[in-house]
Amino acid sequence: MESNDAVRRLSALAQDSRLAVFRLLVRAGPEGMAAGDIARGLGLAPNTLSAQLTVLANAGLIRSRRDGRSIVYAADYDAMSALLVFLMDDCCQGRPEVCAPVADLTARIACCEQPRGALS
Amino acid sequence: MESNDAVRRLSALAQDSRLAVFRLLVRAGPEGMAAGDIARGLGLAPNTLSAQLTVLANAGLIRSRRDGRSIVYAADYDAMSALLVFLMDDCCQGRPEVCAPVADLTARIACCEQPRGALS
DNA sequence: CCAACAATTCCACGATACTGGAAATATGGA
DNA sequence: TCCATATTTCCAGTATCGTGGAATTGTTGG
Repeated sequence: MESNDAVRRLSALAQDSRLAVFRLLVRAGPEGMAAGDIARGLGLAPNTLSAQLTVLANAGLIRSRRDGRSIVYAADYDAMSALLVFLMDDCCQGRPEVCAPVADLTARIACCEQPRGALS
Repeated sequence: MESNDAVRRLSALAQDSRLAVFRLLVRAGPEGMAAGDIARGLGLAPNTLSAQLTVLANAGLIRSRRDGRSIVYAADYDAMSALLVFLMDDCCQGRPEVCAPVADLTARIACCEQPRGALS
């Protein structure tokens, strides 16, 4: 991943409404949400939301597909992962203790792995 | 972590020079680097860099301490971890396959864990 | 074809951010 | 104390961004 792309993605997320949109889509999962539902859910004007969605899409953080009259947006998990790695790459060259806080929390992100859980 | 803080941190990182500074400090480790060395390393004017460092510090992403005539800056790994978790929280409620790309890459971030490595 | 609905594009205003010159503050050494 | 070094603060000019009203495109159903 290039630095320019990282800045574009970070800029896209560095705004109240867009961050809320992205986190909503992260929670919504791969099926995504229609633009109208996002607007209603977050209380945003349709045209304003449209501009924000364009920014997120240009950054590669979300994808869109048409479904009837609606356009459905979904988070791009691969793009987000690439950004996270870019940010923390080489965070500790040979010294495990440095990245410990990051490593600990990645376990929380990987919520569904449940390595010790008995679920499913 | 609050949404306002997340936006502040993302905004701080959403700029060429500041992103370069932060990544440089991530690589520099907990000992950090003097402001002058950062400026020379990245080819930035001292006053411009100072403004950028202030933004990163206000966002909580870096910390500073005085060492003689220099002021030494270091990345705050805990703050960064909190941001990463905030971004991807609840990324997959009960469906492990959704977060797989993220979970895979967290292994790359946790570079020093080397669970299968024989080093040290 | 026409009307209703969903979303986007166009446009302009107000606010915010990045940059660099010049001056100011703080530290260390003679 | 005086000077050089290291960094910050002040200030203003330029550029960019977020927002919302109005008009436009695309889709569905009668």
